[in-house]
Amino acid sequence: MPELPEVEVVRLGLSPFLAGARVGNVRVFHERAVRRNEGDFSGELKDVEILHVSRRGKYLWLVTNGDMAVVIHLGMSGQLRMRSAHDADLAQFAQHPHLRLRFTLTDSQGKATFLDFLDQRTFGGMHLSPLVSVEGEKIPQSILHIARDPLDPHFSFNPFAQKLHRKKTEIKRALLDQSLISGVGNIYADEALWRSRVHGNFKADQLSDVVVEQLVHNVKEVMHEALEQGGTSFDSLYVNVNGESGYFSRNLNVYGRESEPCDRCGFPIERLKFMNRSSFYCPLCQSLEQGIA
DNA sequence: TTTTGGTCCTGGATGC
DNA sequence: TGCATCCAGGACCAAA
Repeated sequence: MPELPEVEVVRLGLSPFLAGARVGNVRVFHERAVRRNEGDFSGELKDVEILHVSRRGKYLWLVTNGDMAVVIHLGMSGQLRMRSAHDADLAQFAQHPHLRLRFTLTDSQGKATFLDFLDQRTFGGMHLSPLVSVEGEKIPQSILHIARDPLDPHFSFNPFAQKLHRKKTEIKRALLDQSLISGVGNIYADEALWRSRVHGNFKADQLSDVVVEQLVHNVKEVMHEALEQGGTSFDSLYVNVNGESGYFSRNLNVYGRESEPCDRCGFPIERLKFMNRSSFYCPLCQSLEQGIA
């Protein structure tokens, strides 16, 4: 499931192919992939030039020469794959059951390339949004509500901590709230909470500054480590632009490890149902009494 | 205004 | 073997 490190791996993979590329046509195979658009998605992109690829949290966007952005969210199972006109399986790939959208492009060298969007569970998609200037940056209007992510050089601890201290909800839910801090999903929230010895059900407004600072540090740390290993892949649902998996799943301490011994204390990892999804934690290291220190 | 829980969606895994 | 059910979870929305 793509969270911030996986999306950043995709952005890094796309950038050299897409910078300076011109859109020929866009073929939509599944309407859900463009469901957030009101206008003609394909028509508005005809002959548009892509300048570069940006990211905030789990959102990617292609900046075009018309001060417009193609905003992309991978959802749970979205994949972006670059293909050249010489790929032997290009035609066969067009029959792929999960292919939702295909860009035909001419890259900066004048060569034909293809950008495919595959999405098994169709939670992902893309839409057009005008770019607006905020704090000296150009951001798609549709994602102005998305907070800066912890790897953003302009991410600032104090505004996040102040907003967090006003939240009367559980810390895990707050970490997943993209308007507070973006890019954190279920996997990295569980991992950062384990590293911080904080139970996900602990109330956000009762955490001390010291613990919040440690938590932010651990969110950054786990994301940097995942990024270095190409992201987390459990199955074929997350791959980079070349179709390769990441290796960080081998380093997870709690996520997906129910009943296995905690790497720190040996107590069996437990699983809780939380917000219609699973939370993994160590009941000994992450008791509800911890978090105030 | 804030919190909370339901819904969307597909396909693999599991149980009967 | 075949069918039904469960499960995964990010974003959004509506009810409380």
